[in-house]
Amino acid sequence: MRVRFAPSPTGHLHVGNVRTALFNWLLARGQNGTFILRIEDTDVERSTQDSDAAILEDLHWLGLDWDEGPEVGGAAGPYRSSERLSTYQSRVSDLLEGGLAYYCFCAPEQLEAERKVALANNLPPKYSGRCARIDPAEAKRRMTAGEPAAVRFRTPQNRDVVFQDLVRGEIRFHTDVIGDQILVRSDGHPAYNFAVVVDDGLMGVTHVVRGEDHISNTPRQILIYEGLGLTPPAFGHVAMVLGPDHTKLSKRHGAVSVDEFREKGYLPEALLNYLALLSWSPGKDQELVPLVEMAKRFSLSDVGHSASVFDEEKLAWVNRHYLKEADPKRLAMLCAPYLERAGYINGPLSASGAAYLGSLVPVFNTSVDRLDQVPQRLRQLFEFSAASALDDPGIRAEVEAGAARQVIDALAEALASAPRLSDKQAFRGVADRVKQKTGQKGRALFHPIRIALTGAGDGPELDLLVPAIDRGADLDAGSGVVPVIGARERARAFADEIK
RNA sequence: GUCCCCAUCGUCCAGAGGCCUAGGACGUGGCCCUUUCAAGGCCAAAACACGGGUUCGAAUCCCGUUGGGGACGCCA
Repeated sequence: MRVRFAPSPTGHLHVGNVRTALFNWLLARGQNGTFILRIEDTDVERSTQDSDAAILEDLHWLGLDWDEGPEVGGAAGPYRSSERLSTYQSRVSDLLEGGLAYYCFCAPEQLEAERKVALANNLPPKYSGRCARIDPAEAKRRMTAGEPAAVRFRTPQNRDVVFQDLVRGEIRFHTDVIGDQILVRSDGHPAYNFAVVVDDGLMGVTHVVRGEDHISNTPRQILIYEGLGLTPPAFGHVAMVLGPDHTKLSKRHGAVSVDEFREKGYLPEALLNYLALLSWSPGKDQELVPLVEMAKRFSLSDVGHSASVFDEEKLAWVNRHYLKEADPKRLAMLCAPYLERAGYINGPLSASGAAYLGSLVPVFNTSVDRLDQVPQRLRQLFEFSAASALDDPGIRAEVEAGAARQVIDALAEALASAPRLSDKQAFRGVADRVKQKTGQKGRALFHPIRIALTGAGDGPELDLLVPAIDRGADLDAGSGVVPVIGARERARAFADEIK
């Protein structure tokens, strides 16, 4: 089995395309097949090097590795259509010589006008065939005279083109609805339907799995395969990915490209796992399944036929799952850029700085959807001001109610003589002393402590947060992490502020 | 307009004639847990588009209607 993913480098990789790439990858990995990456840069106007590079980078990030294609090479290369021009040329001259294709001299403006008229008259807009009857010798003469010409395929009339779609079953088209398609544009570049057939055919692709929007291209391509004397591969068309309003997912729906999801702090394994759940299911009541396991279970015949709506909330849920499972060292490194942007990291991380970040993972990894929310969740670590906390009327009121002041005073006192609270036990010990001294317990004890130590009424668990504060306060100057004010200093400042 | 595809909770999937009083997940609501916000646990509300067939029996098969989507380019 040889499958391929053939994006055109005209923008960022869209999640809909990623889903298609994933299905191809799953198929290849599950059946010991070959996954080919081919860059379809036939449109010189719109293709860019940047997009080309971005697509490769996105696929690397996702971990969808290819067996043949750019960077890795392969026997069927080259793997960019811009490098295969001579192949297309020789194939098109075969077609021209066999009378299966002809030169077309129609001006684009004229064709455009004709199409509008057809549409306005409720007729299928298809090429009139005006140039189909020009004598080949005459055409050659006009060509050599310098007249610009495209090459069109002579579509056989009055027959059906039938194929067995791997996901949908038999699909049938009548050739009357298919006009004579452009094979080569007047600028010499191949048109998509031609390039794709030549490439898939010559690369020995056995299964073409692509989006539903290509269904109507399939009979056109099958006709070209026949003209070229090549055996068509099997085709499978997967349904579209839609936005919440049930139209094709696009930028106006928010984030749609891989780089945007990476930027927001989704893990690649989460994005892929979520995408696999669109139009497919790994099995009885299971949704969170590792990729390798999915590959074992994946089958095109199990893929659904109807379009699905992309739901970022569910993606977030999948992401939370993988955030809990991820290695802390990896997460620490992944969230560093976000912390840096927030100003919580101000230089290269030393070993102790990196270790500190790693120790912070349990503080946020069960309570955050994405990595870009980490700085917000950790802000109490790096931002503390008793004075500005007390500007908040709610905080002020809480501090002045009941025995809060006594608790805070006792806390400041207990902390003054205590060493840094490097773990949960140490913090509990101090809390116990405050409890003995004030007779407060439960919320009446812990809420004032939380306020005095964090400046806020809510936030991460104190058992985790307080030791994190004091470990941060112990960090040396060159750690790369912004200085953290210790618990002792925080309690003192708060006690003084409310005197 | 023409051609093609599709149709189960708000959303994603399960269901391949009796196992369906339609199952799971996200989200939503409630309860529990809890020193806060989360997380976690439990419970609940929530769907077979409609109309005809076929059959002893249909969410499942057939036809039609309606609705949605896609394609119709010298874009891919």
